[in-house]
Amino acid sequence: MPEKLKIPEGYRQTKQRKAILDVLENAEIPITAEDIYLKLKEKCIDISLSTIYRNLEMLCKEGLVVKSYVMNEDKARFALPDKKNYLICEKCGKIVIIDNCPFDKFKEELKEVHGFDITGHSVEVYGICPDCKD
Amino acid sequence: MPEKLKIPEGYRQTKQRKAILDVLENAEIPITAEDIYLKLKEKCIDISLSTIYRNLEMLCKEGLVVKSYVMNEDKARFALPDKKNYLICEKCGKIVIIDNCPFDKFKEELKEVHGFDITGHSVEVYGICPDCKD
DNA sequence: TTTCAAATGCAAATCATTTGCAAAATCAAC
DNA sequence: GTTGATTTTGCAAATGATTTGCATTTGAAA
Repeated sequence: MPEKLKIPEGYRQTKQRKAILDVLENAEIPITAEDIYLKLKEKCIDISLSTIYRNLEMLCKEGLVVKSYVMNEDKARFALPDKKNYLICEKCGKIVIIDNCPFDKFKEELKEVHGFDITGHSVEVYGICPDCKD
Repeated sequence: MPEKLKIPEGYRQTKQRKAILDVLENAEIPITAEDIYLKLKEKCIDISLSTIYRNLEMLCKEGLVVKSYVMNEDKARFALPDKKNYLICEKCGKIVIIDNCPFDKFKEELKEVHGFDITGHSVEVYGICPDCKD
């Protein structure tokens, strides 16, 4: 049950904004700004790339979206925070989300060792996926 | 005891290459291509940025170096693999390496759940460092 | 030392992302 | 609903990190 995301307090309710958030909600994995652009174009929603970037920046700042970079890719990907931990196949590039990231258990340990108050994390794991093993 | 890194088999022994590797070996944390450029300039070693990028690409491909991106920074950082897991302070940007990354323990679990042969991982943890808590 | 592929430096090209600015859209107040 | 102040958008131009073409230099094998 994906609880519909709300546009944060203080920002206007524009159709572009809602459309971007909608694409992110329906994305299985972290996607690029251009992915969003194309996905919206498919739905005949015309929007400029700069609007997408501006909204993504805002959403990241507000904590609704997480930005990440994938090995050997030179563009940023964006996802809702629950999809920030993932496996990537080194051969085909397939991305699989890690649910229940075991790393969560180590926040306390890190806090004790380094004195940081942990606010978030992201984990990227590389490997060879089942389909590419042959 | 930092075991001096060797330039991989099949590549020539150039002074630029050695200098880049040397800077990476002595870096405490992941650094940018420009950091390397400046660090070498200090030592009066003149080298072009494109040479640095070309060598970093090669070193990454050969697995001697790991590339990563830090939140809110638009340039890549490079480090030896033992410095790939780190804490970042959201306020001051300080980076602290995580030694003995607890994530290693979960490779087996991930393999079983997702069927991937895990070859590597990188962990980025955000938080507030002790100095910034006040 | 000769030889030739690999590596470098420079300048120009790329390409994702950002920015300036005028026009359009949102929303609270009338 | 209309108005007006403000935010947001779209477009085109700017930015800045990274890449690339090419002529020159260098490493190392013979």
